[in-house]
Amino acid sequence: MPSIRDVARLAGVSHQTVSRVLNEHPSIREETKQRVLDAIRQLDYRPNQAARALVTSKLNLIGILSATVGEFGPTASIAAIEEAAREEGYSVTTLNLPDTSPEAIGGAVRQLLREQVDGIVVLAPQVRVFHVLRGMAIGVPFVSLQTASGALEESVAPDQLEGARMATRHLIELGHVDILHLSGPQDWIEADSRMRGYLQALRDADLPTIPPIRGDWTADFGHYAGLELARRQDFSAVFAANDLMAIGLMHGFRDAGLDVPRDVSIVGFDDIPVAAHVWPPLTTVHIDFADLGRRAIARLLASLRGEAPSAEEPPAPALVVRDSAAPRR
Amino acid sequence: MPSIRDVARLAGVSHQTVSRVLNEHPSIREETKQRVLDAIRQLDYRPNQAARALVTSKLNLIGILSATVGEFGPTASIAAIEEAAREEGYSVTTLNLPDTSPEAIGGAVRQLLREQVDGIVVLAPQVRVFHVLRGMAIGVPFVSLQTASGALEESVAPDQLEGARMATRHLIELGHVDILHLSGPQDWIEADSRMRGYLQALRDADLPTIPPIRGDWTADFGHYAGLELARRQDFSAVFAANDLMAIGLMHGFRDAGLDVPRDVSIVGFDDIPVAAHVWPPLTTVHIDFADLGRRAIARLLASLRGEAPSAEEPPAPALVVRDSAAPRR
DNA sequence: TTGTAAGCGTTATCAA
DNA sequence: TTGATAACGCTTACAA
Repeated sequence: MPSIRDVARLAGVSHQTVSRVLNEHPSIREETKQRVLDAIRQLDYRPNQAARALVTSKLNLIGILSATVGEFGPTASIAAIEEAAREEGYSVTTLNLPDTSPEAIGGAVRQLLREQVDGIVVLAPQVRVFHVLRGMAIGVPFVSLQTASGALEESVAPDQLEGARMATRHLIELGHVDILHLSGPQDWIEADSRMRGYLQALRDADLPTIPPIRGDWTADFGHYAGLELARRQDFSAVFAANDLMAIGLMHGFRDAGLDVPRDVSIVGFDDIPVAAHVWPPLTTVHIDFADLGRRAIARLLASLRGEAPSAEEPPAPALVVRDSAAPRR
Repeated sequence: MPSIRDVARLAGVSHQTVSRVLNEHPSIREETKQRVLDAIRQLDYRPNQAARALVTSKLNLIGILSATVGEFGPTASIAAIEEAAREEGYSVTTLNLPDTSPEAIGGAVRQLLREQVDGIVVLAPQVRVFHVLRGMAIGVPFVSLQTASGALEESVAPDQLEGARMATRHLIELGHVDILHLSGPQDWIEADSRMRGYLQALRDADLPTIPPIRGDWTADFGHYAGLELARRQDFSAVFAANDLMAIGLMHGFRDAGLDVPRDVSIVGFDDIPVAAHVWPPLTTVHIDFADLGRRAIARLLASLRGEAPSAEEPPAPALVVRDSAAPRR
């Protein structure tokens, strides 16, 4: 591995001059610069990041702390985060939390810190993760893709509550009165917002609220719930907290001999890529996960540079009307 | 940020002794060790990775080079890779290729090298990526999750060809004779293996082979293909190269008034989480993507340590029979 | 515009 | 079992 001194020797200058070329220092003679550049190319020299990081105490590294289980949304956001960060000259390291115990979270943050990250993006939608995070003196800026109630300052969450209201209102406008909610697991921020949106919409319409069913985000659970729910016929519509559960739910209803949307209307949330193609095509709420990721990076880099975060609005959710919800008969 | 010298001062030893404790050097008095450990805890000292990397010229960093578009399979593998690598004390940096031009690939590898990765895991299933990789003197070990024909030595690919044969054979055993293949895009290794498996199964059964249709992995394309195919009624079964296209295909057929599996049988590939819940439940080929990722890391670390790679078999694909394929009427 | 010297925080080497 | 000293490859200051 050639070092900066090898380049200097070949170009006939001091290693300091090479450093200046590398860092685009203004005062350097064009000809010298070219000589150095040539030498760099000739030796296939690459600056040693470790040495650079040692002296500047900056690695230009962003850590992603994720506690999601490989679902579509977070994955799409992570890809966007990674791309946006690299565009700005940062590299990215990802750390998936195997579980969300306080110890695991603390350990993960410490690990990221040990790796000298300059900032952290958190995709850890469990409320308890936020408690732990808030209790830690992290020492580097961080941004979250979710908002806990009474939130941390830095987050770029979309308005999930509003999305859930839109979904529920859609069912109300179709004439449904007895609307169930299949929610996400306790302790999940998203599950909570979506449930609150549902409850709000019902209250606004002076409709009875029925205690939500706690699911676990999986299609398997949706299927199970569909089978169970088919027995009680006290509802005509369900708002599922995500598409996977909605699809499982349709499966369960189908197995029980119920037709969607003739007998039951369903609305999902997320707009995953298959949503438009399942039978019946799923009415759902679209979230722009990639955009979310990009905003997170913009926000993080702003605070890394000491700029004020732009007061941009988070991306708005949008209702996508397909065929799984129909007027009440 | 406390340094090793601060710890040394507090513990009343030399910084070298602290270093020994850190690196679990055998000859150190237990009592001294405890004093140092206490000091470390007291100061919340964390070793500076950059300094360590500078002197050892090892960062314990693994790079993931990915050129996939956020599909289920690669994503699951990446999560597993990340976890396995961290367990072994390596951190992980991910780099998504925006496009697969030779320049982009070369740039990405150089970028990873500049970040001082000790090894690279490649999830870049396009044939051309392999050409570029092979032409580069990379200088660090790397492992691929795909096998190009006439392959690179290091890969942990599952036997996709065999999976495709199983899928096709299943249709043949159901009595189908005119079996179509909806393949993945040209230049994709997976697309190629799956297509070859399909062709082989047909040949083995002395059945006519029909030129495959080139898709792009998306459900949208599957939908379009279903609409088009519905016009020509010269087949009774389709083997789709992935589940997303299979689901889109079912949608297209449905729109055209064809019933699956009554009029057409369909088999997919991947076994994505919704496969069991769509209508009709999708017969498909299951691949253990997480296992694949873990093997990739095992392999990479073995060559990093100079060990011989274990001659383990790649994970075997498994046919999952559900309802989208039925006996030919 | 260029060069020289010092130091970043760690590990490796040698000596005690 | 411990300590002193010299790197590692770079950037920052200061001097020429």
